[in-house]
Amino acid sequence: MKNKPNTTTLQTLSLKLGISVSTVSRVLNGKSEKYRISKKTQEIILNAAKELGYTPNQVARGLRLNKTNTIGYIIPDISNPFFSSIAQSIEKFARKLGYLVLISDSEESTDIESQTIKIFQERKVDGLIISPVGQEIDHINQLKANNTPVVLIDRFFPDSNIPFVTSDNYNGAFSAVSHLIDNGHKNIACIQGLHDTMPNIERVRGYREALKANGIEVDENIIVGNSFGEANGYIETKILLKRKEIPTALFAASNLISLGALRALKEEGLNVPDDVSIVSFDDQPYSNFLATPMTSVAQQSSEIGSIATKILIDRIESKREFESHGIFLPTKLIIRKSVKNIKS
Amino acid sequence: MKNKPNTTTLQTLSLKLGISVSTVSRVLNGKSEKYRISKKTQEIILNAAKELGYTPNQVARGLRLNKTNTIGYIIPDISNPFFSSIAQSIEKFARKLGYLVLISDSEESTDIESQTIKIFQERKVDGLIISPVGQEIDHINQLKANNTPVVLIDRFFPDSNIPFVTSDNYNGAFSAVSHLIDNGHKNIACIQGLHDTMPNIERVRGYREALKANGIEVDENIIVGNSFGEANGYIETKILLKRKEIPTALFAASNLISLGALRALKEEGLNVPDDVSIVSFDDQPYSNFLATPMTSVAQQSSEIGSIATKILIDRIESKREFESHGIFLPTKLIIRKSVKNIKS
DNA sequence: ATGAAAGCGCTAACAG
DNA sequence: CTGTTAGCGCTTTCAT
Repeated sequence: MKNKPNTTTLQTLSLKLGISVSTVSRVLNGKSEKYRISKKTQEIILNAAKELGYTPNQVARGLRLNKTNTIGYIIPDISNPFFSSIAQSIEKFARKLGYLVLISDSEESTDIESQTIKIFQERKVDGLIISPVGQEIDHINQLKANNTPVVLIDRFFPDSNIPFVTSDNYNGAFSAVSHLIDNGHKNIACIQGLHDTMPNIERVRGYREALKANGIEVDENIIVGNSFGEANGYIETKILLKRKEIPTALFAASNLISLGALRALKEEGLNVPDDVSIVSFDDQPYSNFLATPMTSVAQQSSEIGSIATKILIDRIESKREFESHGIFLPTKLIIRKSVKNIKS
Repeated sequence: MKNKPNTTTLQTLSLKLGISVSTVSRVLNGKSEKYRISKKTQEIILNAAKELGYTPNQVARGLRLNKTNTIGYIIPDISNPFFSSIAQSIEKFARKLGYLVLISDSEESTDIESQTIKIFQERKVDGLIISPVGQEIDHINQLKANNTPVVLIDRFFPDSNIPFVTSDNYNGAFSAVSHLIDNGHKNIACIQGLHDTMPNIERVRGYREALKANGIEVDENIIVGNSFGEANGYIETKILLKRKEIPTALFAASNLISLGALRALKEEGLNVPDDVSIVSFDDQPYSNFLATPMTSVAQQSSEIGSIATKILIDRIESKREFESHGIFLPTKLIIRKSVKNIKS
């Protein structure tokens, strides 16, 4: 037999105390001042509420106020530490501001992403943070039409006016590749992430520009890959190593890519940095403890998360429209041991 | 000027079509059969719904049905890859079964955990998965009273009857330490996690029993530490290395602890495994690419997440009570290069 | 085969 | 200072 769960409502209190529901509501919502409820009544209500273990029903409240104090976060891969630390900061920050976060992993699928947006709307989330798969935008634009505030993280759409928070991927890549060049490298391969996503486009652009700035010709044959995942890093490295002239250095567009590259290198019995140098995007707690501590481009993931949350909630509460199009956070090149100086 | 968001409700449709709200509701919920709604009416309603972009308001539905199709997951540290991969599998599995998940990071604080439980109850979640901080249970038991289904993950309470899913920590530790002993180690330090949490208790017990089983005396002075975090691993290793007789091997109770240990070892100029051997709990994607590939105890994190979710949702839908107290999933020792054979 | 009406728990406009 | 009332959008019993 199921025992009835605690189901003390405003009614229960009202009936029990012979005080109207509205008064009870007002007191329990801290509006005693505003309505000048007598101290006595306040006390009675507060006591009874505590005694009966009154728990406000936020679902009812949400329906009435058309405000759920919930935001949704759609994330392409929770288990990727870059994203999980963003998720952490979003949740923490949102909670501080009185919001809960519904999370959903899109598994890098636009379909799931689109589906989830719909579901989140049915749930009446007050706003949405999305780290989009990144190649389609229609389903996201449709939120605009629906007047649901959205903020994008990491991947964004330069031609739309949806606000976003991301890293300065261009300069991050530029400094990484420059570092390689400064150490005498010329034959530098680029293992890129998902094509047509802004972070990837910007990272590759940074790569190209760094080469050009140093008078090195860009060789399209060694700009390879099409995913931020580990497998991509592995496969492309395997193939790169079969070239007549093996690149002396690798620029990896993500932490997972460099892990895959490491796996391939190891299999082929090649050493970092003696045989091949690497610089990778995304710094991780383990980066310093790898076989060769990895020189990497650190992103400010926590800050990205909290800034996005702040912008979103400001819009929800219409404290202000976020006027600028997007925010780029600086990255930082952390130099370790994975780059060998091969200047003759 | 805010444009009115899409606010097509059942009423809207009812009014527009001159069909009662109830009929519209029935059709839109796939109950046409049951109520024998005419094909014609069905079509009219379905078309209008599509045309006007009707979106069911799940908040209203939740209020009416007293069922939100939402579960909560309270997690001590989203950014810890062990937990983030659990979170991923929970969310994925829940979504498949038609549930959304509210996530909240307790930051290893019982206060926040307790607070969050309350908040989740106000939000009328249908059930709760908790990876508890682990040293207090009262606030969790109180859910029982409230008849909210709960499943615990990782840390659990042996004296309560709250169901849980966790790893076979005892055997995991036992096999890890046995491996060390098989390689000639006798002076094996144990850097443990948070005291009084079951995973820690079981891991330390496995450590002790492995020693005993091999006739090695347990030295309480080298069972140290009190947190699963990186700092704990670092600090305790630093101290251990100041002993007259430095342990020849370390058993680290978590991935973060071993990362901290690695940092200390590196600072002291010690090599793994030549100077000190290590076995660590928790296998990670990077474990194989560390300076010395880490021999580690792998947990089935995805399975833990999905099993817990299954149990929870079964209880929510009262398909069956989960009779047994808890589930222990086997671990697997992955042997790499961090243990040196020092048999003379 | 369809409709009317009640009610989930809450807030707020209005009334006094 | 407090109460009455309406209604958020939905489902479901009861009628017909």
